[in-house]
Amino acid sequence: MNARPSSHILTAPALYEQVAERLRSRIFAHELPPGSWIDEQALALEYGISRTPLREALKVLAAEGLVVLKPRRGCYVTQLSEQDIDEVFPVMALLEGRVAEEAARRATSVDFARLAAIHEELEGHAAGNDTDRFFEANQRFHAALQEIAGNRYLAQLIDDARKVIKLTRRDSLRLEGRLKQSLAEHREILEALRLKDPGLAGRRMHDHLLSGRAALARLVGASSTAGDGSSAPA
Amino acid sequence: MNARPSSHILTAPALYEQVAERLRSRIFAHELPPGSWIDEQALALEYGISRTPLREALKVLAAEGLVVLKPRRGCYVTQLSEQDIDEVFPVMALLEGRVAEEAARRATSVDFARLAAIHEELEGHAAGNDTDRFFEANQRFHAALQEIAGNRYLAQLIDDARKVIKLTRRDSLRLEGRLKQSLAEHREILEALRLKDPGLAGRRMHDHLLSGRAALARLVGASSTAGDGSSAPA
DNA sequence: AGTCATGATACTGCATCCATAATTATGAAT
DNA sequence: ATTCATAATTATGGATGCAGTATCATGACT
Repeated sequence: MNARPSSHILTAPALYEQVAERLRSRIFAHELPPGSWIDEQALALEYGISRTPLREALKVLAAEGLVVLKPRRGCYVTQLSEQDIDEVFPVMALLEGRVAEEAARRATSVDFARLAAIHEELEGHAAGNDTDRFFEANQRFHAALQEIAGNRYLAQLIDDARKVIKLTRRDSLRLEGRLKQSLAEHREILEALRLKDPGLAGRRMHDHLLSGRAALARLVGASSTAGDGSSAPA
Repeated sequence: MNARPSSHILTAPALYEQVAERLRSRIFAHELPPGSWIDEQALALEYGISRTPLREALKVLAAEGLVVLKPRRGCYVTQLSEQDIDEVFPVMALLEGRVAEEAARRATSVDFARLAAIHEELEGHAAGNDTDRFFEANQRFHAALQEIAGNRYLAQLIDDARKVIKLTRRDSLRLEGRLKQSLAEHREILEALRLKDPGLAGRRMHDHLLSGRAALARLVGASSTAGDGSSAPA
């Protein structure tokens, strides 16, 4: 069930995988903004490859929900509607909540020390208002939790959902005051883990995610609606 | 976010999609058993197409977790370990439970009538010991519930998980007595929906799925271990 | 006899080429 | 001037061809 080809040994990733990864980065960076058409031959020329592996990469991205393939028309970066986001986040909260719950059950003292260490980083980055590093440490915290929970399938679904969420323009952490609130929520989650209270940890993580969605809603509501420059497909 | 190219209009599905669908059928029918290598050019020859769309289809199936791509080696049908199954089912139960919960909140009387009608079919097929039709109606029941719940992303995750589960040799309904038990559980779920009790519906659906997993475990435990004829990859 | 090295074979991975369909531009008619 | 029809263009979808690598078989050496 390991989708990743490089399961255990170092084997040069296939070209289409490399291309897919580069495209993901450009999509997440909004260098390829939602709704923008993807010009196969232009990209193939830019990467110095043929269209074949590029097309294979696009199939993969389509399966991940990052792009939409229109037969005989082409391919554009997925545009998330508000409804889409309202559908993804509750599921994300459900899954992450379950991870926290399971992690609270299984975490050893070593695990907890590791989580506490990452949380310390979070405290530092939050104090320094370093959003980027906070974001990075935040991802490591969640990844560590997933590992402790020990369910690879669950972890994979969360990673997939996170990719979809990353399609949105900016994460909610940019919102004034959100960093501090996020940190406070993390602190409570850690506390629940320390208490080895699965139910509490699960609920707090669940609420943490929904809190992030609410912050994002404020962010979107504040700025204008979608409307990036690119030609939006039907 | 509609991964399906044919979003709303009738547009001939791309060849790679048709191929992917045919391969899925063959995989689910265990005509291509787990662990068996997939010979690209042999299949391309059989389908009367070139290897290009076939390879694209395999990329899609790999993203779905149905096959594993080994760079420079080839591609084989995913083999689920017992651990894999033990990871997927709890997640499936979580997701389906959520669907039932949400459906209990939103179901109108029309919706309920529809569910009750499908359940009547289930009763009939169970009485007639018609496992295949029971299975089919069962899927429609769950699909209807997903529609009522109204979260497409959640529904998609469940569909994906179901695909993975279908990799296993036989579904648990084949087990003696399981049909009747499954029906009884369905009856209780329907009852919870009728009572419009989201929590109860969610819990009962959740337990229903785990009960299915337990039945499957008995099935696997009874027969021998994996060991299908094909050459098993490392 | 067993093991390792070497060569043959077969299949994957990528590039190139061609056909087809969609889009756009152009021109004519109202 | 606007709109519709037609033709040219462009890009996608699929097929074919070729290079590189992994596997398997054969043979030599210990």
